[in-house]
Amino acid sequence: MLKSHPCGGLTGKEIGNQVVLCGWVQRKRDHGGVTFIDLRDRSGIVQVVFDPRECGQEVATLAREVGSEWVLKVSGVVHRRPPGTENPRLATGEIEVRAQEATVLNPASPLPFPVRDDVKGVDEILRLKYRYLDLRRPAMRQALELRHRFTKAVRDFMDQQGFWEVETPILWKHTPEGAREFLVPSRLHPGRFFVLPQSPQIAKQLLMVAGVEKYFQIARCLRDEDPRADRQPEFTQIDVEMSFVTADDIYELVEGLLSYALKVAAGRDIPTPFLKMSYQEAMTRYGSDKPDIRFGLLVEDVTDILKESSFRAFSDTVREGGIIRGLFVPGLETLGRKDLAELTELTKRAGAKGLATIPIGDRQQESLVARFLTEKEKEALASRFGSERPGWILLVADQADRVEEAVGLLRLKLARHRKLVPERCSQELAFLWIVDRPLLEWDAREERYVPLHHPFTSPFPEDIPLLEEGVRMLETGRGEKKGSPDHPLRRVRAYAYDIVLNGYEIGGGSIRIHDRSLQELVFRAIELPREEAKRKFGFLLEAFEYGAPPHGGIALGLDRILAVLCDAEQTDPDSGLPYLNIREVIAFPKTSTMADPLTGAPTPVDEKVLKEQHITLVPEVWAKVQQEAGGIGESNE
RNA sequence: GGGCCCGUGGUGCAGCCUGGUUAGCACGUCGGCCUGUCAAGCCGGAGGUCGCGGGUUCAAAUCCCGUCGGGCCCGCCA
Repeated sequence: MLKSHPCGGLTGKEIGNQVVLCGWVQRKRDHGGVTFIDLRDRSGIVQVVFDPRECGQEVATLAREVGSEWVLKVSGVVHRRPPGTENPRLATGEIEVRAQEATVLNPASPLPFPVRDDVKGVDEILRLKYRYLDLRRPAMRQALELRHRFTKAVRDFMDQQGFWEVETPILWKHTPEGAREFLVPSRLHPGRFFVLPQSPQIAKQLLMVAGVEKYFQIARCLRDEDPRADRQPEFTQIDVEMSFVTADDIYELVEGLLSYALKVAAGRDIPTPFLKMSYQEAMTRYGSDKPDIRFGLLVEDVTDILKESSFRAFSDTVREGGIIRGLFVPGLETLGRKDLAELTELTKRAGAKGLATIPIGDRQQESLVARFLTEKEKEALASRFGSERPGWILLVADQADRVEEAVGLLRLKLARHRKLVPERCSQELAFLWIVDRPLLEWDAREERYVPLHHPFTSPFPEDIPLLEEGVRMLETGRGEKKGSPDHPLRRVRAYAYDIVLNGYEIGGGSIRIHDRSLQELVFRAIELPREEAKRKFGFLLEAFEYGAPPHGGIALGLDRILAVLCDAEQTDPDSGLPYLNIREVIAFPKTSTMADPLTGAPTPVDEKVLKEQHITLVPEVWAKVQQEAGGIGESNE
């Protein structure tokens, strides 16, 4: 090694010791005589003092000539800083290194943007183009380090629990259901394609049939869907599958895993077991299938109170099968006219017709709705929300799904507006299991029931009779109409679970079907003909015929967990809604248009390469590629 | 596929609504001064076809249309 110590690791213990440091120039303070250089490596920063009386004129001159991010090798002696010059903001602020010699290992060009955490708002595309500079910032370096420590802890824990990490193929088979997949043309099999796996789901189930019993993998998943702030075309899952288990075993394992990894990697103590909440309760009380339970602001249903209201928007909605739900915000002064307008805007975003704002206490005249309500109705509302103090009741009346979404969004925005959650999202970690989701949902466009999770998810054992009844109705055309909200198939619960952290879905899984007749029943429920099932999943179904053990598992979204831990939450300035930017915890992420500004990918390829892969571009695309070719060539030099 | 928002020296922002001197500020950068700073300080300089194209106008960073790039969202993500 060219260096003897890490910059950030020097302490008072090294005082008097000769050290050799290598690192980057964070900052230089040139006083004409003495020059200070903050030297940074991945461990941190230490102040190096170049005093011509100690290091000689030549070295002092060299120190004055360096610029930001130059790479230096410095040898010197560790000294306690003179009294009064300590820097409490620096971990190494008690000491400094008095340089004796210095070498420039490499100079650096002026920077395209400052490599500093305290400069906010640098254009993200610029940061991505120079990702190697951006990653030098302490915050980014810490994210990389945390990611390493976390995955290391995951591997240690899973190993202790008897799990084997097994790698699964990256070149996989296309399956038409689920996420759109990235295609990989097969050169040796013209006209055929591999796909990149959207997850190792089927492979891990095959490993269960193979008798591995306890499998895990820190697995890359690839999905060719439109990205979002918390979705990348490639992302990482902690993928787990176990044989001979119930859901309780999975809960216990995951709670143990997360509490261990958080303790070891981040020094965080989190209480276990995690809270469990039914999907039903999440939707009705929180307006979300991934509730943030760090704050209250619970949703109340007031349909019964207002169904006869003289305010037509209420009574008409209820008559048409809609519902009325809302929230209570204490304090009339907390929401001004502008706030109320913004909240109304937000409800419209959910497709709801509007937001009724009812003041409790005075200021009755300011509310259009309040004038239509009787004293009795207002009293009933106030008592429903348990509001003894003045405040605002915010109500949405519409069809159930829109109301749920709208009040869910209101809850999130209000929590930020009223500062009910800490500024930094890592400060409080609220884990939650969501259970008892429906197995199937009605797809109005396809006119059939589709799995909410995937077709191998087991129904809740008690609900199997319901599933049988539903399939009977479906196939005989008798009983409840297909698609009706009361259809038995909609009431079948899945033996599945989702895990939520601070309002973000960080994972999900299920107990799988290992019984062939049950599997066929589910295929009938989703109207997947036997032939088609065979074509799509034939190899898995065949595997299940050779002694498949009961099994189940889960996949945890590593990027999202780390994004919460790294405070990569931002607030959308337009809507006031929070979102997670997982790009902050990925070393080389893609933009939200699925491009990589650093390498320029995706790029066109030579015609020769296309030909080898038996690919011909459609004429319009070919023309466009030709036209752009010059520009792309230039920008990549 | 659709909606909303953003684009001004290397970086971050102001100016735009209400068109009108040399487009302003901070950081960085370059030169000079300075021996204890740590966002060092002081003095001086360079650096902008206001993303691009078109239109309206005597006059466009500013208004209008288009386009490109970016961000967030809806659809999509079993």
